[in-house]
Order: sequence, then C-alpha cells, then structure tokens
Amino acid sequence: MTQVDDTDSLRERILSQAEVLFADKGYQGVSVREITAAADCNVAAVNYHFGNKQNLYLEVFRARWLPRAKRLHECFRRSLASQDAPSPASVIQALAQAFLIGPLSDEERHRHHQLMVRELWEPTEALEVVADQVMGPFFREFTDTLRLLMPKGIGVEEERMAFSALSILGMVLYFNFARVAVTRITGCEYDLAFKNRLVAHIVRFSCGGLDGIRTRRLGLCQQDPGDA
Amino acid sequence: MTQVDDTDSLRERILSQAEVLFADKGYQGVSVREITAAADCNVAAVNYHFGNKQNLYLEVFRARWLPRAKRLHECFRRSLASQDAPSPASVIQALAQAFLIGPLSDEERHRHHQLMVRELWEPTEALEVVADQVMGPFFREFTDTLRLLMPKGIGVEEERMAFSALSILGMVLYFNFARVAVTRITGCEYDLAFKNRLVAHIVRFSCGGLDGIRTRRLGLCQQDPGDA
DNA sequence: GTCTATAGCAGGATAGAC
DNA sequence: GTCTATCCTGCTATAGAC
Repeated sequence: MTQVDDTDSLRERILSQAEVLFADKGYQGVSVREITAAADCNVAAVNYHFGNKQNLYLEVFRARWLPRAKRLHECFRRSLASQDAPSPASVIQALAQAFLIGPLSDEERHRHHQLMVRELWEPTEALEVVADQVMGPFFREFTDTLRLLMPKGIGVEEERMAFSALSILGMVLYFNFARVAVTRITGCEYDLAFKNRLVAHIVRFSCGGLDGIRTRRLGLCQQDPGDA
Repeated sequence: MTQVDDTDSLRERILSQAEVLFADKGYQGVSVREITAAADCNVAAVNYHFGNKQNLYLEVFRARWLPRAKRLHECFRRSLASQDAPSPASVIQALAQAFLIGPLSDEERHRHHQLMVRELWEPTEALEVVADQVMGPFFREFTDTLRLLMPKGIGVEEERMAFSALSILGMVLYFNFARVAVTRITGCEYDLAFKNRLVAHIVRFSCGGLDGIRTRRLGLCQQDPGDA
C-alpha cells in the first residue's frame, strides 16, 4: 500500500527531464549536461543508468512514449466501442478527439506529439517503436473502421479510401503540429473550447470530403509540371 | 550575354551546400565543418563570407529560399489568372499543383519544404522571412480568393472559412511532408502520375469539405477532456 | 548509486600569412 | 578571397573515490 514507489528515483527524474527536453529541442539540440542540470544531478548519472545519450533517448520512447501511445489508442478504441450508432462522423470525431483532446494533459500531449512527429520526420532508431508498433496499427484500424461504415453501393476505390484516411489524419496532425501557425492566423489559443470547435470542424469538413470523393466528378484538366 | 555569372564563386558554393545540408539535417544537425567540406573549402571561409553560422543559415533563407517561394507564389497567381471560370475547385487545384508539382524540380521542392516546415515547427530568426513575408500573404490570398468564390446566400462564418483554408493547406503540406508515410501506406512513388491523382483527390476532398462546412449539422456531442 | 576529476574530441570562431 | 594555425568552449564518456 504505502510502498514508496521509486518514482522519484534519480533514474526517473532523468527520464522525465530528458523527455521534456528532447521533445522541445530534439536529440541534437539537447546536451546531457542540460538534462542532468534539469534533473539536478551529475553528468555521470546518465551514463550509469542508461549507458549513453542515445540509449537514454530510446528509453524515453520505450518507457514513457509507448505507454502513453497505448493509452491514446485505448481512448480511441473505447470511444468507438461506446457508440451504438457508429458512423464515419463518429469515427472521425473519435480520432480527432483522441489526438487533440484525448486522455492526456495539455503538456503531456504536446510532448507526445513533438516526439512522434520528430521521429516520423527524421527517423532515428526510435522510429521502429513509433511507426511499427503504434502509428501503423492505429492507422489501419482507423481506415478499416471507416471503410466498413462508408455508404454501400458506390464502392469506393481502394486508393481513394487510403487518400481520404491520410487526408483526415494529415489534417489532425497538422492542427496539432502547426499550432504556432494556426494561432497566428486565427488569433486563438488552444484552449478546450477552441479545440472542441476544431474537432467539430474536422468532422464536418472530413465528412463532406468523404462525400466529395464518392460523388464528385472533376471538370478540371490536369496539368504538366508547369514552366519555370 | 556571356557574362560569366558569379555562380560558381565560393560564396555561392557554400550557400548551396549549406542549403542542402540544413534542409536535410536542420541547423543543429549540421556543423560548419561539414558544410565547408561539402563546398570543398576551408572552415574560415564561412566566417569570412557570412560572419557566423547563424548568419549563413539566415542567408540561405534570404538568398535562396525566398526567391524560390516567390516563384511558387507567382506560379499560383498565374494559374489563377489564366482561369476564365474560376471556382473553389480551380483555386484549390492551383494551390495543390503549385505545392506538389509547381515550377520546381523535385529536389528543389523537397529542400524548399524541408526548410519551410522546420521553421514553422521550431522557429528561429528565419521564421520572420518564412511566415511574415511568404506564408502569411500567400495564405491570405488563397483564403480571400476562396471566400469570394463560395456560393452566396449562406454566409460562411469567418472562423469556419479560416479553418477550412487551414485544412486544405494542411493537407497539401502533409502530403508533401509525410512522403515517407504516404509511400509506405499506398505503396506508390511520387511520380507525376501519382501526384496528379493526389491533386485530384485533394480537390475533390476539399470541395466536398467546403460543402460540408456549409451544409452539415453535427449530431454528435462534444466531450470533456476524458478520463486518464 | 552518486559524486569528482579528467580524458579526449568536435564544435565555432579568429588572427594573420599569402 | 582563401588558407593555416590556433584558441577556447562545450560535449560525451570513463575511471575511480565515497
């Protein structure tokens, strides 16, 4: 009961501070000294507990990032399971909410996405954890669920379905990731009210989009690469 | 005519190599020594020509990135001007084409976006160039053009319009930026045919989305942050 | 486990020869 | 303008005391 959890051990403190700093500035942008200063301990402690910097980075993903990703995935799943009348709209909402609001605190979510996007963008060894164990399965689940709920009759080509799922995910990631730009343009902070409006927009826009790819014919001509 | 352009001066060579490397690995990820090695010259040359590393980075944006952004913007403008029956679809197509196909070579475009996304994501001093001089005006132009072409009658709230324009831009940026993920999922390389299909999808999906935000009512409930 | 001390190297920047 | 030589700082990592 009163088992004094080893939560405040130096090892954990280092891990926590490392996560914050790596998320904020990236692997290259952070020095071990910075981390140990933040964790209020000596440089050597990192090498004792994690061997080297690279390993500390990986451990952040294994010990901190992964469990949180699982919680997020669970949140999405539960959200789906709780719906008695699932629809594309409700699935998209579940996705957007999991990412934009989800079960994580604002800070936690921000760190989480920073770390993820960094890995997706310029992969290190940690990509294996991020892409293969998390993003891949999540995306497949999302796409499959969505496909099953699409209005029958007009079969939606496989590629269009993939494009659409990517568009939706891309939008969600963009709104998370380009916060600075979004705030700059809309003039709004990312508080809960704003995020709810954002989720509502994403759902509306995406559902319209899904209709679009089923019904819309393009009257536009394709173009050549264009001149310089 | 045969003016031997100073294009192969050491200064230019450094600038070129710096751009490639900065785009690839980011400011922190590249050392001056690496750049000068690639430009086949001495370390001191950077300090002679640019003062310091930070300034070299800024100069890459001012001297290389900015002109290219202007070309891109021009490409978008000409594309709009050449339309005798402009519509939301044709504007979105112009945007998507400018970014995905545009007047740049594949390599050039890739570098261009890498540099841009880096700045949007973790801004340095160069953000001023990127956001204020380029992205801002471009985005405003896109949004204004789009707004004017929206079906009249049902006025679209200002915020929804901004959200939609952001969604479209976000999608375009995502398809450019998450190439690895997109290729992984669709199994397609980014050749011209694929990019044309992508542009077509973006247009269809976005037009549907625009319809969606005008006509769609949400029957879904908003949610609290959710439990941990 | 946590510290001090230090090795050993790579980074940015500058002075000054040519 | 371009190079050589060098300074100094800050980095990772390790050895060894406590």
